[in-house]
Amino acid sequence: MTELEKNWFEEKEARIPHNEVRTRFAPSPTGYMHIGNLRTALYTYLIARHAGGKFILRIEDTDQKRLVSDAIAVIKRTMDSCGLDYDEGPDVGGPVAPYVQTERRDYYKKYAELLIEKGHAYRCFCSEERLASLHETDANAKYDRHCLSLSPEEIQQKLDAGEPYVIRQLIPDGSTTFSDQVYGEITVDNKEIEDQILLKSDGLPTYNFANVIDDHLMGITHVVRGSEYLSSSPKYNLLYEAFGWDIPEYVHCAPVMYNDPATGEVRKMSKRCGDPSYEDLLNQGYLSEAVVNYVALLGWSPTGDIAEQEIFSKKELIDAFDISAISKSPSAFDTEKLNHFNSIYMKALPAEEFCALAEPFVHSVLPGADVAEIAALVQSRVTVLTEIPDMIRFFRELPEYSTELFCNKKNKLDGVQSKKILEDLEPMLEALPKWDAESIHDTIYAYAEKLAEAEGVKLNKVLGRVMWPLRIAVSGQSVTPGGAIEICTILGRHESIERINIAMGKLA
RNA sequence: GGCCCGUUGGUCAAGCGGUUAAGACACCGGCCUCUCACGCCGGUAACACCAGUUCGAUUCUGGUACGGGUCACCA
Repeated sequence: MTELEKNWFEEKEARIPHNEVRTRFAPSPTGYMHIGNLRTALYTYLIARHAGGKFILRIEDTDQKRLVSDAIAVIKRTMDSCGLDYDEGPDVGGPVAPYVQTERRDYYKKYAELLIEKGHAYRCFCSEERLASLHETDANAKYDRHCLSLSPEEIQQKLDAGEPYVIRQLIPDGSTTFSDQVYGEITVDNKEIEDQILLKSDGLPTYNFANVIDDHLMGITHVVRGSEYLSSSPKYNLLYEAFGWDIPEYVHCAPVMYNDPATGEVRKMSKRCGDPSYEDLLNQGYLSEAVVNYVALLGWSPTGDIAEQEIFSKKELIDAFDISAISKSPSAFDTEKLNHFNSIYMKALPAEEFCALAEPFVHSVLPGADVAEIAALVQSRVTVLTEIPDMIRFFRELPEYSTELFCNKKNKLDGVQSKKILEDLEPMLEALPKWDAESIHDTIYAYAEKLAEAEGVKLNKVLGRVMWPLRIAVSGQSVTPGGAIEICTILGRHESIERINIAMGKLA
């Protein structure tokens, strides 16, 4: 190693921050946030924030075939939207920049070569055809170390001839034990591990290698990732040991399954099966906070005196989050339960805020409507914003309906009685000097009271019998946001009376 | 197939050797109510199986079954 090279390594090492918890979210730039990714990102974030440490965004774009052009912007937007603010990253910089792997390509090459010098890696000139033929004879075959026996002269000769090569990790004999914060200690026989490729023939690192280099150089203390990486963790340890570096804490998270409401099938959540992504959920009318809250509880649960709490603000999540309470077993994303969380968040929204969110949905059906008025009716009954249009469509247009709706056994109603009530009500309403909720209310109650008196029963015994036919007449459906009075108020006198007349006609 | 991991009601899950085995969603009743909803009250429902350790296993150990992951010049 030349003096110059030595200085280069020393400078990189000197930049590594110590004495703080540092975690990183390291997505591939596909521009798409799986629910599993979101959860990993969230846990990674919470670990850092809980410890008062740093949360870092790193872009893993070493796979040239899958590059997406404005991926960083997409990822940044998603992180923003989820409330996952990061301290260091591609656009904000930081002490261990750059934060994009393709901008660090010379790092990996230098460290791979350092590993060769240390005797823990070697160049491999085998063609892809040769490797493929190895697998043809035995599908489970590991690399046969064909190039390990190359003499220095042979290697130099091939290098001079410009032959492409990869750099492979030399896995030692014995066994490797690693420790995971979620799964505990796991030991594997090194015979199970292949001399994996560290540096590809295009000069870029493989994921496993880039991760170790970057995590070390960025001072990452907790490596949080999906449990699909559990099997490759021994390789990581071997790499850290080969360099003589400290091994970070591992936090592996079990996958998120999907409970398909259509088929009842439970499978790993995936885009290919059409399972919703974070953005899909937002488009379906879910609130970001509700999704984040729900996802946090998918594989983690609070302990101690808040063990029964389910609604958490981001701040509360940060305070409560504890690695040891992460679950080992996969959990299923359940849309029903998310609905429950979402409706809680909907109800908790300040009226103005809910109005603002509901506006496009209200106006899509009722262009000129008073959003506040409609929103007030809808807020407590909506689980997802996108159901608003169907809920309020009857205001614009009286739906086709059957006179069956006028029959209601709880209120002892049939068509004949309903018709009678509407006939009584119609002239009173039409004659009202002022059309507002109060006047309508008073008129109807006065009528109901008279009825009750005539029958010698309490008011509430007849109230339902009066309200039911009116509500059906003005809405044309059995389930409505709001009661008869509220609906009449919004519809206005003309439309209300007309609908009552239509109903009487139907009942004739 | 080899290796690794997991398994408490339909779902999310608490539990960390002795419990009437929490709680939440969904579901079913009831109350409230100008409908539905909200809210409130109540109910149905679980430790995969078999051995072992132990005075005692949901909890510890081993095996079986089932499920997941991994075995790429993808991450």
